[in-house]
Amino acid sequence: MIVDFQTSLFDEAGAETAPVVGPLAGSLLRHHLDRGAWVDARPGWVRGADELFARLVRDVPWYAERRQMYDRVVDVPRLLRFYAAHEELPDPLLAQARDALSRHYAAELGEPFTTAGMCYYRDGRDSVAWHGDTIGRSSTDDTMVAILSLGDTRRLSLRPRLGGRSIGFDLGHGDLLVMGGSCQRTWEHAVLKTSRAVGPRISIQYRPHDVR
DNA sequence: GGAATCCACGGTGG
DNA sequence: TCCACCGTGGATTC
Repeated sequence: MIVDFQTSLFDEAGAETAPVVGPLAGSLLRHHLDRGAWVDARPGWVRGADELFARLVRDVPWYAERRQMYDRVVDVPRLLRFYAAHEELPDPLLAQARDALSRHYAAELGEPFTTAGMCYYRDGRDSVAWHGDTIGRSSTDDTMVAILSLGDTRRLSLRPRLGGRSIGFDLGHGDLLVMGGSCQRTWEHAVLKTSRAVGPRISIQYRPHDVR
């Protein structure tokens, strides 16, 4: 089997601590949901990312948004940072991961991943409500979102838009999850609040378009 | 009985 | 003009 293993960012002397993306071909587990949606899971795709995670927490210029919700203004329950196609990502590994994903999904996606949206979930009170990432309201085009998860494990829940049982993927340190097919149109996803004690987690969402 | 799920609320922006 | 979007908290269900 030919794998698209990427070269380490470090030389052999630093190999133990260098973050590294593993192969994709042959290691992705595809879950076929109904209505033409699918999810690829690749636990442990990135290894050796402890220091990278700490650096992202510290150095990314996180943005705390506030939103008017009915009769009050609330904090968006997570920190954000959006990298447009032309912006340099805060670590070479994140660009390496994006490019590896673009190559692997080139045939299905038809275009490369270009943007990276990052979310920082500080603890179990941070969350994102049910939503789908549709491109334009009237569009029937399907898109793809690749999520790289770093830090503490959080559950990504998915449920059919028209109702039905939800399913969950526990995303841990270095795990990759890709949503494709009709997933953004016919399903929605969320990271729900939890009363469990959970530490910080960063998710990096790669998309082919400037959708936040 | 604790946790998961449901639901109503309305200003905003595409 | 129109309508999907989204976070909270209380109610309801599991």
